Amino acid sequence: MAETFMARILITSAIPYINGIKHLGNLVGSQLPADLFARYNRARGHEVMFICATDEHGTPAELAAAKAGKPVAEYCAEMHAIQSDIADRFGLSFDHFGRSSSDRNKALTQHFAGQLADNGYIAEVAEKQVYSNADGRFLPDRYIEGTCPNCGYDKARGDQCENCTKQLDPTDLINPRSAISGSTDLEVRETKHLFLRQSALKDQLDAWIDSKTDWPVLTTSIAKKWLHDGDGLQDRGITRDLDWGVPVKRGSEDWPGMEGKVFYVWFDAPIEYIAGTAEWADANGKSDADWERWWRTDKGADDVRYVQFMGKDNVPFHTLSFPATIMGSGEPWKLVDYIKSFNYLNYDGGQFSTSQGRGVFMDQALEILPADYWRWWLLSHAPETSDAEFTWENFQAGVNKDLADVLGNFVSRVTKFCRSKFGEEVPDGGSYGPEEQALISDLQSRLEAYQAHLDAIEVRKAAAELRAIWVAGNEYLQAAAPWAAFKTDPDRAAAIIRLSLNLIPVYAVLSAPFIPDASEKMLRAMKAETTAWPEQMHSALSMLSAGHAFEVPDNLFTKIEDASRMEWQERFAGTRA
RNA sequence: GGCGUGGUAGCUCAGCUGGUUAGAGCGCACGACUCAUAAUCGUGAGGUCGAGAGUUCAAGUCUCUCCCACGCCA
Repeated sequence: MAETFMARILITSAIPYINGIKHLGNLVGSQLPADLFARYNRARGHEVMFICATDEHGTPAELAAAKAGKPVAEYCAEMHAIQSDIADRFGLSFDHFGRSSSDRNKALTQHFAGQLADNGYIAEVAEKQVYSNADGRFLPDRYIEGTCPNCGYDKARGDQCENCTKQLDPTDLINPRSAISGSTDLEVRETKHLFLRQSALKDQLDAWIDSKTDWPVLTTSIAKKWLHDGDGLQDRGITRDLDWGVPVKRGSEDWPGMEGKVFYVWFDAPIEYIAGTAEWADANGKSDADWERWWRTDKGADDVRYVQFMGKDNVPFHTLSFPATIMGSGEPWKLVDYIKSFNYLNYDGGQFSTSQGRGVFMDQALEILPADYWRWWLLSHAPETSDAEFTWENFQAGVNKDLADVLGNFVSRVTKFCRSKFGEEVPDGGSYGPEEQALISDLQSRLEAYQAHLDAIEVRKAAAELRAIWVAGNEYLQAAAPWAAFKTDPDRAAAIIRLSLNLIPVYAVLSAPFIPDASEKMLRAMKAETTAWPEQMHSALSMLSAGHAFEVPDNLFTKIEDASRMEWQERFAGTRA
């Protein structure tokens, strides 16, 4: 064993909204790279806590439930089960996939609000808002329509007229009506809301962001912009007049004047990272101390490295709002150490669109190909530095070349050659010479580069290095040419094949964070006893000794035919069925 | 309109604090090999690094202006 330093790593992925199945752009922007990082760190022997959840509160969930003709709680429970199942089939190895509607999150959200209020970071603001008697609810700006007083456009929204772009106040509208029911039975009522005084924490946040010199520019530039743009960081409302959400309470106490209100979804959603860890403890018969050691720096979390994954649209909440909640609480909660943010993945020249059903959604992806194919392509093309582009041609080429030709075919040619010349066991005879030493040394340096990229969460670079590691096997085999050696010097061929067979379990372990299912098949075929990470190539490549039995596996990957590609291209171009 | 991020070979992308003939993979051409999923390996042809100006002994890499794409905000 080399170094045995064991770190503790807390990983969270931005939590997907509950209404509906996410598309591949959502997947590659948070959950998938988070899973890569979690799997890699577990493989290196670190202690990992990987948490995700569904984000269930807010108006869209209510509307989606209404559309489905179900009570919102029932709708959310069903959708959570569906999303959980799909995540599982994609190999997303969450330690827990929680729900922001959990009791744990309710209690924690109320707790944070109480702490913030005690510390003076909550302001109560009275505002006038439009109330719809027919709908029995307040109408947020965009749920009111009417005639624009400026240009006469009759479908102006409460916040802005789309026709003349003039900003409006809902009370400016002529003949206002509810966008939900169309009712004109509206009245202006005074209502009170809570605001998180982010502006009071601005300097603290600014200094904190400044201290994060190793963060991606995408992350810090967005944070800086919100901190300094215009009048600087603004206070934000954290409550809404809705039914579905965390009831507003000050800790466990009622909050006078806030009866019937709930916390706004952006306030309670990130708290679910903590609550989700508590849910993990509950689900696994653990104690509070077991989850608190990940989150409370006074209870063991001071040596935890906390890494968040998210798309760029989520950066403001994670660099400012959620940290403001943590800082303002005055309690020793763990702040994020590193934020890995992603740009968007575009689909065939346009955007993935949930509303238009454009692109490939997670369930559809698994209908047509195994998870590994998607995982590999998406991760090796992750939109790290700029928006990236999914095209079916690129996808087909990447999968066929990298997975089928380079990796899959390597396993195939080595195992089949061995079976035909030596039988299905690792052959004896010969010894490793200069060519073998050169390969081992090359792989050792590539291994170190691969690890460095994964440690730095450089996803695409890690994928490229992994691919180079696969290619090294083919290069070696081509140069060593055991099929030629076998005719004149069978012992030499045996040595070459012995090393080549040993490459397979090493490839399996190194590739597992990207393509866990194929890795599993490789290990099973080779009947490998250990799945330990190959810290040293020299020893890792002699794990399978002469006489070790194996089986020739079925082809690991099937190539994508042109006909299939064109069929899918057609199928996913338009509207989701 | 303001802000942000990009604009590097046909395609997808690397290029840190400026320094020899600008890199990788795919695709393409040619060659080698024949164990393997018509797979693999090698060689090569492709770029005035969005445009223009400036700083410098030296700029893809810094400054300014402009153009384009995408995104956010208003």
